[in-house]
Amino acid sequence: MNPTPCVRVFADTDHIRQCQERLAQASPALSSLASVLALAGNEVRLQMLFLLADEQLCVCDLADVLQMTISAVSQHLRKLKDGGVVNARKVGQTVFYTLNAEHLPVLQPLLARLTATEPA
Amino acid sequence: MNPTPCVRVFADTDHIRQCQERLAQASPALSSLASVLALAGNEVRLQMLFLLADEQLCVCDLADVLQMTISAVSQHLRKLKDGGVVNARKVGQTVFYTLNAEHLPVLQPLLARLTATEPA
DNA sequence: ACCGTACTTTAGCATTCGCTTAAATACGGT
DNA sequence: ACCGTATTTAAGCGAATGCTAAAGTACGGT
Repeated sequence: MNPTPCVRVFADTDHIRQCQERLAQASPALSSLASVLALAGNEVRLQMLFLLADEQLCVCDLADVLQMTISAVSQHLRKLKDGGVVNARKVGQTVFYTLNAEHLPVLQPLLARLTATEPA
Repeated sequence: MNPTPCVRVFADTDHIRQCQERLAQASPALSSLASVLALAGNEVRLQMLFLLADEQLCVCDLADVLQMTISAVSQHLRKLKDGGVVNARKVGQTVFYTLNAEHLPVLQPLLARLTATEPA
């Protein structure tokens, strides 16, 4: 159960506690950020987000562009929607997906790097 | 094999090709970004990066702070190192990890959000 | 009411992940 | 040379991931 405490001589207990403190404070934001990054950390989904940053697209469009099964695309979009990263807007029988404003502050700068003129 | 082409009436072939073009152009940067985000998209690893942004730490320190097995911590650090996200510097028998400059432009703004005074 | 299209959902399966445990490696002190 | 500490690595395992295939739902046109 105990994670084998580290037994080094100069384990600075205060320092450890201070780090834990900082973690605890950042905790809610951190786990929210982690889940967004986990979603964006999949190449297919990142491609989707990259495309959606430019214009809204329907499932069919994405399937065509990404050369993937409609089902596979739909399942990715579901994850993105569940994670609050994209919005779905239904028009007739087609569903248009757009980026959700909520996490744009995180995504925008990341996606911007993909259109940069210089590869840095 | 074929991903069941979408048969909708107004499939704008030119539009599809244009999207694919944009993807192809962003491709190298995109897959590099995706792999970094995949690494940072794990809560434990994001915590590590958050801590390392502030100061270099050894495996033992991280294990203490995160209350995890040394082995588990070491395996996460290996992934981060393989992904070029952190550097390892050996001093005696202890190994200090630091953030690698290469991907700082991506990580810095993300980590900065975790210390922001206002939760947005 | 029926059919076709756009999409979602389910089940199944191979692969990957993240952990534990245990053995291996590296280095310092005696 | 030997021991102890810091870390890595390997093997194994349950859980999560991402796909396919097939069935289900929603909406529009006739």
